[in-house]
Amino acid sequence: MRTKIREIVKGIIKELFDEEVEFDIQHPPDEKMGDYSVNAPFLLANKLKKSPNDIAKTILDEIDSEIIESASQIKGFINFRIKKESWLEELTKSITPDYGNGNLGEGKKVLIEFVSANPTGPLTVAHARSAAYGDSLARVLESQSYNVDREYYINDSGNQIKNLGDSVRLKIEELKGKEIQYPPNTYQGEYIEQIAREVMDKNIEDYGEFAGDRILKTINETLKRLRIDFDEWVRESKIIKEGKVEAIITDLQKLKPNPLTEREGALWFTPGNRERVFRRSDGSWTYIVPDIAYHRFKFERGYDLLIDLLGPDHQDHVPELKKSLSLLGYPEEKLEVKIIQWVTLKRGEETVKMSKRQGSYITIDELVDEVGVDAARFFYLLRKSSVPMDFDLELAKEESERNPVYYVQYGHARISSLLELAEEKGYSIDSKENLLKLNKKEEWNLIKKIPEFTETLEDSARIRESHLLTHYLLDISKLYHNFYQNIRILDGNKDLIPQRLFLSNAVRNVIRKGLKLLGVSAPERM
RNA sequence: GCCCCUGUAGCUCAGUGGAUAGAGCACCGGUUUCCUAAACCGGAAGUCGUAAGUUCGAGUCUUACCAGGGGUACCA
Repeated sequence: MRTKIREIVKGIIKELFDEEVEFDIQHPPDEKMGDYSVNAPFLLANKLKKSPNDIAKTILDEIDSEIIESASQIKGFINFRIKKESWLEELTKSITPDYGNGNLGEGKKVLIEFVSANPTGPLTVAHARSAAYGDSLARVLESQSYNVDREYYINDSGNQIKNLGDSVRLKIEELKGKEIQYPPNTYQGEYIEQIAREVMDKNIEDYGEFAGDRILKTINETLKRLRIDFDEWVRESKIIKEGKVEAIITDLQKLKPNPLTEREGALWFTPGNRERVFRRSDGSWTYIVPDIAYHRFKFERGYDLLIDLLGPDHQDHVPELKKSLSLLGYPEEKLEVKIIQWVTLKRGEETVKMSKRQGSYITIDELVDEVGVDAARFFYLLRKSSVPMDFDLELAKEESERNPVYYVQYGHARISSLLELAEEKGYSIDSKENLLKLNKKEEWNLIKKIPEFTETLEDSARIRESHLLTHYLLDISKLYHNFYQNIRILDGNKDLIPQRLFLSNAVRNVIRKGLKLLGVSAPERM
C-alpha cells in the first residue's frame, strides 16, 4: 500500500516539477485525516521557492488514482484516504504464505556473525540475546530478499583455550586426590569436572583443544534447542594457520604512510589519534589482528554486507577494525557493527553475578528449562538491541502466564480453533466474495492493520531491528481480541460469516508468519 | 585518561526529523445463559534529564552539562 502511494506521488512530482525527492509516508495522527500522509511538500519548498501549502495544492490537483478515495492537504501534509475496494484487494492477498515478503535486499549477499562465544564454557543468558536477535534478524532479512548466511567465529587459539586446558589438567589432579589451589584465570564450572572425568584415563595430548571441541558441541546443541542453525563455523586457528594474519601486517606495511610503528619491541597501529598494540613484545598477536584477518576473509568470500553482533566488551576495538579494513581497501559502510547490550540477570532484587571462571552463571539451557524457548526468544526481541536489559528470573517465572508471548500465541490459537469449528460446520474460510459487506469498526481496524505487516518487515530489515515486528504482533493481536470479543462470528449475522472468517484467516496468517520470523511457535490450541 | 549505552506516565518500555507524545504492567470501576476470560471495555496518570544550537518543524540531529550503567589500557 505504501509502495503504491509512493509511486503515485513520485510520478506527479516528476511530471509537475521534474524533481525527485525522498519523502516519508506515514499514518496521520488522527484517522479522520486519512489513512496515509505524505510530507513531500516540505521537502520541495526550498528547491521550488514556494510554500508547502501551494505545492500541496498543486499536487492535489493532479491526483487521479484508482486506489484513492480522496485526498486533502492540511498544513502542507497531503493526506490520502484509500478506497475500501483497495484495502480489500490487499486483504485478499494477505492469506498467502509469502505475504509480507519484499525486495528491499535485491538478492544481496549478507553475512551475519553472532554469538561467537569462546568455547570455554556453556552459553549463558548473556549470549542468548545475541542469539535470538541475530537469528531473527536473519529471518527478517531473508523475507526481504537478502541472501543471508549465519556464521559463528570460534576463538580457539588464545590464552583462554590454554587456561581451559590448564583447568582440566588441574581438575584431573584434584580428582586423583591432590590438593589443588586454582589460579585466578582457570575455569571451575561443573562442566570442567565432567570433561576431566572423561579424559583422565585417555591418552590426550592437548586438553585445551579437546575440551574446546567438547564444549563447542554442547554450545551447538543449545543453539539448536533455540532453533538456531549456523551455516558456517570459522576457526581462528585456521585463519592463523593459513597465514592470513601475517598477510594483514605485510599489506598494512606496504601502505603509504605506513600505519604501523615499532616501539619498545612491540608493533603499534597508529593511523591517527588512537594507538593500539598489534604485536606484543613477546612476538604474539593481540586478539584484534586475527580479527581483522577474519573480516578480510569475510569480504573475500564475496559478501555485499557484513553484520557483526558484538557484546559491549568488544566495542572498544571496532574503530581500529574498521580503520584497518578500510585502509586495506574494503569500504567501511559494508561492515555494520551492532553492539548488543548486556543482559543483567536477576533473581528478584538480587543481581546474579556471572562468572564463567568461578562457574557461577545461568546457562541458556537452564533459562529455557524455566521459561521455554518461545518466551525466551520473544522476551529478548521485545527490546531494541541498544538498550541494556534486566532479566529477572523470578519475574520471568512468576509472569510466565502473563508474558506477552502468550497474548500473541493465544490470539493465534483462538483463531485456529474458531476456523476449525467453522469448517466442521461447513463454512468456507477462504472465500473472497462480498468482503465489501464488512462495515464494523472492529473489522476495519484489522483490515487496515494487515498491510502494515509488509511495512513493518521492511522497516525492521532497514534498521536491522526485529522488535518492531514483536510490537506489531502485539498490536494486531490486541485488535483481534477486541474484534473477537465484540462481534459474534458463527452466532452472529449469517450473511457476514464467510467474510469474518476470511478476515480471521488473514489475521492468523500474518500472526503465524510474524511469529515464524521471530522464531516463536504458533500453536493451534493452548 | 579514552570509549560506548541509557535517561519519555508510579514501574517496564515503544516512538525511520513531522501534525494534539503512545502501549503494557500496576491502580480504580465494569463485562462470561454466547465461537478459548491466557480475553474485552472504561477511568486516572507527562516540564520527553538540563541548557543552547541546527530548520518550515526536534522526544528524534549537534554541542555542553547532569545522572545511572558498562567497557578498556602489550587479556580476549
